[in-house]
Parts: sequence; structure tokens; C-alpha cells
Amino acid sequence: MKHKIEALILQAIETLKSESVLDQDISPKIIVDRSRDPMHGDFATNIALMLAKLARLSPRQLAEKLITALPQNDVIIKVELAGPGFINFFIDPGFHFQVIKQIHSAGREFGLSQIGFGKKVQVEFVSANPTGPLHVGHGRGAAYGSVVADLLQAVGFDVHREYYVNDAGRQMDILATSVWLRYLEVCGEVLPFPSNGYRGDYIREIAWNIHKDSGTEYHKTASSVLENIPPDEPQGGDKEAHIDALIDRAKNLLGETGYREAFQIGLNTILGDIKDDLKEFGVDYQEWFSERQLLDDGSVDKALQRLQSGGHLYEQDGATWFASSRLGDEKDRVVVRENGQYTYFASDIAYHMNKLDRGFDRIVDIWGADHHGYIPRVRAAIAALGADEAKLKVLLVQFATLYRGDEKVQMSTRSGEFVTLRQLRNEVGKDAARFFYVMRRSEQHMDFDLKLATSHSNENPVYYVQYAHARVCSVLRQLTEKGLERNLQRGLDSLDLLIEEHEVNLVTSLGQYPEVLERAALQHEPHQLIQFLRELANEFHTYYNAHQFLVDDARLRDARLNLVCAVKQVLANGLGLLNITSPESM
RNA sequence: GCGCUUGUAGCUCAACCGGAUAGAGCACCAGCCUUCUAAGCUGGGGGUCGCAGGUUCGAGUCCUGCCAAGCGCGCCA
Repeated sequence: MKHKIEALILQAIETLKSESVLDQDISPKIIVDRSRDPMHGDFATNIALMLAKLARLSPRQLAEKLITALPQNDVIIKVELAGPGFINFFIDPGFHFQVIKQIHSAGREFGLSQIGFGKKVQVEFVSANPTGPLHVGHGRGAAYGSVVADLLQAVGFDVHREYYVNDAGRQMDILATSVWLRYLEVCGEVLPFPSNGYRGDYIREIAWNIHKDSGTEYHKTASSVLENIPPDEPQGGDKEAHIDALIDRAKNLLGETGYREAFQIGLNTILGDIKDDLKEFGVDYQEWFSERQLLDDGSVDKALQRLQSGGHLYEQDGATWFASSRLGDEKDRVVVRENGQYTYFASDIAYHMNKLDRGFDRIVDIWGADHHGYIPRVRAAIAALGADEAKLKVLLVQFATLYRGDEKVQMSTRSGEFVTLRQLRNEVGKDAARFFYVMRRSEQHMDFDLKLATSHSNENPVYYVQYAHARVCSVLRQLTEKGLERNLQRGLDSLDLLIEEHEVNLVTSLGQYPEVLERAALQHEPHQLIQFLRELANEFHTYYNAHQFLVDDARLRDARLNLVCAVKQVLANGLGLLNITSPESM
């Protein structure tokens, strides 16, 4: 409808151009908005205010001419000039009600569109290091990312969801070594645990399982492990040097293959947990992309060569630098360290080159807000690789500060003290958790009160929306119990009986659903969909309290049932996009 | 110190690429269940949109400065 009016205005402008009221070369952006106040009709445009200067007319004069030039059509019953020069459009109420027919025929498809034109878009999100289970901090990125991806798909993009697995690098070595040291404890060895190691119970579990499956295959004595290892921090040493020495010792004592095996078992176990968690949380990926693969298949080399040939690399202090400051970054960045190892950034350049080479029209990276300083260097890399950096869209998710009542919950992966996503899901349930996470704008800091979220009280707004759905189902059950049947066609033929204010409001809202989806998707703002669903639920509950649906008049009854079934359908569609269930009863 | 993000009702948050009288929920007060689920509805109080300038027909929204909070400024990931 919005687009229809936009088209009409455009025609009117063309007419005025041909009459030389407007210059030929102007091509204004037509903005049509839903009117907030019903007094102002259904839609409004400010186009006359925008173009008044160019037309050398007062806004109201121009609006007058535009209204006159508006082509004949069958949907607009009244056009008004208002205020400083707004043009308000009043839609034929009968036309509003046609949306009920559309909803009944489109069903689950209602609201979907093709404005994405099948463009290929890659969405990468969560990508947490596989060094421990996902915690509630990752939950927001998971919920947000998956809904952003689903929304883009709903409006016609070809979406590829991806998790970048950081299965290389020092953190993974620390993980493997932590597992091995715990394993040695299971074997009966007594040795101090490094302050920089991963201390979570899940490490012990993995160690225990390795011992169960492989016995003493990786067993070495404590003395051979600790011999000549520099002291840990609590003993006055350097914790980094200490853990690095332990990593080297593990590689020496276990040998390349032995170490690799232990490493792999740890990785597989944790990554497996992460995959399970996300799946249970309603998050599905098309691809789990391995960082190690980039290193192993020479992609990182290739990426650096490409930067080299473009003249973007230089040597200094024994390291290789990427001249990112020439491309908008604060300073240049090291890609190959003095010791010959690639930095994390090097593989990230390769990863983004890979994304570009796969032919995505758009690349969406969803990161925690603490990584915002990373954006300029990745943009610089994309530009240096010769690609259009506008293809990259980075969306930041602020961390949720966790509270239990008034008390702030402190979390640290290393110490193993955190609330896992699994715990949250078990306590709150998938529906409430997802709803809660996506309810606010992603850049907005968020207080997540576990006490509130875990309490199954009516304060949780997800129940409010779900309840509206369940109520419609309940009405339909009542209908059957009364021995009545719904006649769809009779209802559709009787839509003109829906004259109550509540009914008009509901139908108007239903008609907005496709616009809401479009906006939420293009602006990457799932909370707009939530907002809409809450409003729709509110209008339904109000209607429910004000009017009886199961009335004696069969025509009115069927018309109303068609309306509430349309509401049910849209609620289910919206909740479905959020991957939240639509219960038949509560 | 520099950079990014945020600042709206007592609390948590909305406000559609600048638009007409800034809206919800929670909390508070007063009402509504012999009628389709009261996890609901109706009404009420509650605001110098952080502060000060600027841009224009019009600013919570854009620009500048200041104040405050979070985050970031490694040859870590």
C-alpha cells in the first residue's frame, strides 16, 4: 500500500514536470509514512515541504498542485492538505479489510517479500572461541544474529549463516595444555595448575573422558612436565612465559601426533557442545568455517601476497606490517610477527578475502561491541584487497550486564565462573530467552536480570504475545464445543460487518506487517518486529475484552473469526521468524 | 589523552533514512471475571528528550562544544 501511494505521488510529480511547475532534473525521494493520528488519515507525505523551495512555491501551494495532479485510483477516498504542507491520504476502509483475504490465502507466507532480489548475503555471528561453553554473553549475539539472518531471508535475500571457528592460535594451545594437565591429575600426578590456564569444570570432564577412552596413553610424570619450567605469577614469575613453556613441554613430551590428538579431542568436545547449544537455542548455520583450514590450505599466504602485490605491506622491526593507516585505520597493523607467526588479524584478512571470493553481495559481521576498534582495519583490508568496502556491514551487539536481582553477576571464562547459555535456556526456556535478548536495539546496553527472566511470571512480555495466539486457538475450540463450524467464505463475504473501531484498528495493524518486516530486515532491527507483535497482541486483547466473537449471527461470527484467525496467523508468522513457539493453549 | 557506542517517565525501553499533541511495559492509584482462558482489559498520575549553542518551514532524531556511563586503543584472540 505504501509503495502504491509512492507510485501515485511519483506520477503526480511527473505531471507537474511536464507542466513546468517542477524542473525536469529533480528526482526526489518519495517518503510516505503511516499517520500516527487517525485525524491525519492513513498515510502522509511531506513531499511538498521538501520540494517547495525547488519549485519556488510555498509548500501549501505546491501541495495543492500535487493533489490536483494525483492520478485517479480506487484505493484513496480522500486527500487532504494539512498543516504546513503535508498531504494526508485516506484509504477506503473496505480496502483495508482485503488484507484478511490476503492473509488467509497466503498463510505462512504472508508478509514475505522479494525486495532482496535473491542477493547473496553472508551473516557471520557468535564465532566465540571454542575454549569453553557458550555463556549468556554470547546468547544475545546468537539470538540477534539468527533473527537478522532470518529476517533478511524473509524479505528475499539468499542468506548464508556462518560461524567462524577460531581453532588455531595460542588460546587453543592453552586450552589443549589445560586439558592435558587435568588429564595428568586424573592419572594421579600432583602438579600446580597454571594461573593462566582454563579452570572450568568442563576441562576436567574432557580430561576424564580422555582417560576413560585412551587410558594412560598420554601419561607423563609430573617431574618431567615441570622440569625447568619458569615460575608462574603467584610464585613471582610471568604467567605468560609459564604457560608458553608448558605448551612447549606438552608438544615435546607428547610428540606432534600425540599433542594433536589431545588438542583435537578438546576442540571437538567443546565445539560439539557449542553446536548443540546453538541448535537447541534455535540457531542454525549453513557453515562452520575453520580458521585452521585457512592456514593449512595457504589462504593466509595468498591473502598476504595479494596485499604485498598491491604495495600494502612492509617490513619493520623484523615483523611484517599492513599499511592500514593509509586506508582509514588509526595505525598500521602487524600481520606476521617477529617470530614468523601470523597474527589473528592475518587469518581474518584471509577469511574476509575468502568471503569476497565466494561472491557474496553483502557481508554482515556481527561482533560484540568490545571489538568495535577492529572495524577500521578490516575495512582497510577489504579495500586493500581491491573490493568494495561498502559490501561489509558490521553490526555490534552490546554486552548484557547480568544481574541476579540487584546483584551484578561477575563472569570470567578463564576462571570458569559464568552462567552458561545452557543454564539460561534450562531455567528460562528458549522462547523467553530469545524474546528477551532481541527485545532491545542491539547497540543498546542491556541489563539482563536473571531473576526476572527466570521467573515464570507474567512480567515476561513473551507470554503476552503468546497468550494472544493461544486465546484465538481457545476461541476456535469453544466454537467446536458449541457444535458450530466456521465458514471461511461466508466470513470473507461478510467483512463489511466489521465496523467496530477495534476491528478497524486490528486490520490496519495487520496490513502493516509486511512493512514492519521490510524495515526490521533492512535496518537489521529485530526489535521492531517484537514491538509490532506486542502492539498487535495488545489490540487483540482489547478487542477480545470489548466484543464477543462467537455471536449468534453467523455472518458476523464468521467475519470476526476470520479477523481473529488472521491475527493468529500474523502472530504465528512473526513469532516463527523469531524462532519462538506459538502455543495453542497456555 | 584519542576513538566508538550510549544518555528519553521512579525502573527497563520504543519513537518508521528530520514531521503534526514524545509512546509502551514494570511499579503506583482506582475500577472490570454467572458471558469465547483475568498470563487479560479500562481509567489516572508521572517528561526542562544529559547540558549549551547551531542548521531549517520543522530537531529526541542532523552538526559543534561540554558533562556522564560502557567499551576499545598489543608483534593477544
